[in-house]
This record gives sequence, structure tokens and C-alpha cells, in this order.
Amino acid sequence: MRCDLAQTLKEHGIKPSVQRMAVAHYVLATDEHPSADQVFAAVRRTLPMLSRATIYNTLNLFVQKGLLRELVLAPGKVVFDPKLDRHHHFIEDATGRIHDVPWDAVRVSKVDALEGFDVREYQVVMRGRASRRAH
Amino acid sequence: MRCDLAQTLKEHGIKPSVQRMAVAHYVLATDEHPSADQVFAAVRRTLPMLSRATIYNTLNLFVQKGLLRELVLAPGKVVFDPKLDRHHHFIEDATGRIHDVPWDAVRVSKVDALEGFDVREYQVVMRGRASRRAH
DNA sequence: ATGACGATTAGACTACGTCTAATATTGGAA
DNA sequence: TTCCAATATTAGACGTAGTCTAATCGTCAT
Repeated sequence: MRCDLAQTLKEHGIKPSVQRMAVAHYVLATDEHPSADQVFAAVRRTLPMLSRATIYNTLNLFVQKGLLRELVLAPGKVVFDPKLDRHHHFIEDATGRIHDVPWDAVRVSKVDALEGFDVREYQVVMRGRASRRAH
Repeated sequence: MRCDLAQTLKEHGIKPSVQRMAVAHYVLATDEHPSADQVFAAVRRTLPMLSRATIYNTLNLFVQKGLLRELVLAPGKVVFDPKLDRHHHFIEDATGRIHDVPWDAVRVSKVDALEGFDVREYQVVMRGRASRRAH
């Protein structure tokens, strides 16, 4: 996977660089939904001179190029999600923790027939308690 | 409607006050999805000494008491929505404008059967272009 | 009237994100 | 290889949304 990273970036029209590789390495590998600051902290461990501006530039570039999705699910919580496959999201009331919900776990119908709207993408956002083991 | 405002607040366990009435009057009447600052600006026109802290206190109180819903639909855009009936949301890519989508316009199934999650509420968030007249 | 409690106020403060100007890196052309 | 232009990165200043604090004000029950 490591050696494919540069390739993955190029496929999305992103010129690879040390910093971008490091960000991609972290953010594409994790199961978490990290915030910009979490990414900053994590990548900084391997690249201590990394600047805050670069993190934001890079994350925004990735979003723009379709490599990441930007999720805004709770006040003050912007979070990034590797855009591998479509899925929905479940947010725990108590902790704010975000879980992925498989695309097929719920079914949404009639979205395409929406009068007056041309839906490019959609997702279901659910809130509540995690009733069993944390997924 | 005007004279019921105090009653509405009390029904939600909120002690009425001049400031709270003014905020409620604006935020429950509008069709917009105003941000905290929009509410601040609007209510200030009638109550010029109103402080920023009061707006946030009041809006958060209303949310906590179930009178409003807090929507976080785009980065940096927290927005308030009178919690009258359930509905979904459609966000225009170009403008960020938020439209209500009637609850019955799409159908979501299987939400209650979600393994491991106890869903308290959910909504569908859609993004795309408004294809005809702005709803 | 008085005292206690809650609401409101102004303004300092924090956190997240953007902008700017200067420097460093890259890739291509000679 | 050397040079140039274009792009990426950096540090730190800046902007903005929202929170916190301490003091003041209002309300209500006694």
C-alpha cells in the first residue's frame, strides 16, 4: 500500500510531495474520522516542521480532488473521511463518536424523483445511543 | 401567534423574558435557516442593547429544550431550524442555501433494525443543484 | 422592602481556519 | 548540468464564531 500512495495521488490529479504523501498515508489508513487538528498532530510526529497551513491546504486539496470527503456532523466538528465507498453515519449522542453505517443497512427511495432538485449525493445522518458493543 | 409566544416558551420549560421572547419571535417565524449571527443582527434591530452572549445562551437553551434544532450542514455554518415537524434538507452546492424537503418526499427504511445502534433521530442530507425555480 | 437566584451585559479570551509574504522545491528547457 | 518559472511550504499575523467571566440587573417569594 505504501508504494501505491504516489500513484493514488496522481490518479486524482494531485502532484505528490513529501507532505502530501504523509497526510495521505495517515488519513487514508485510519478508521477514525480525524479532525484537521488530529491530522496535524499525527503527521507532525513524522514531519515536525509541517505547518498548519499545509495541513489545511492539503486536506482541502484532497477534498476538492475527491480523495476525501468533508463531514460536518456536529457543531465545531469538521471531520475527514476517506471517500472509498458510500456510507451513512451514526453519531453517538453521549460522546459525539462517529460510526460508519454500511450503505445497504438502510434504504432510501425516491431521492431521484425530487421535484425541483438535482441530487448529486446524499447520506443519512443518524443520532442516538450505541446499544451494544462499539461497532 | 404573538400572544402565544410566552405560552410556547413555558410549555418547553423556558422562563420567558424580553430577550427570549424577541429571539423566539424572530426565529420561530422565519422560513430561513438563520445563523447565530443573523439572529443576533435581526433581534438587535428591536433590542439594541442585546449582547452576543445572550444570543448564544438563548439559542442553546432553545435547542436544549427542544424548541429549535441545531443544524450543522456545511463547514462553518451552524444554523437553526424551528423544530416543528420532521423534514430532510437539501443544500445547494453553488450557494450553500438550505432547503427543507418534506418528510414524505423520500423514504428511509430499515433504520430501526440497525444492528448495535439505537437510533433516536435521523435525516437525509442531500446536496446538488436546484434544477428549477428556487423552492 | 429584602434577599436570593437567575438572566443579561461587555468585553476578554480560545479555537479553528485563512491569508500573506518570504523561502524552498520541483520539473522542464536550453 | 544549469537556469527559470511555477508550484509548494513555511511562520506567523489575522479573522471569525463561539465561550467564559465577573459585574450588574430583574424577578419573585417571603
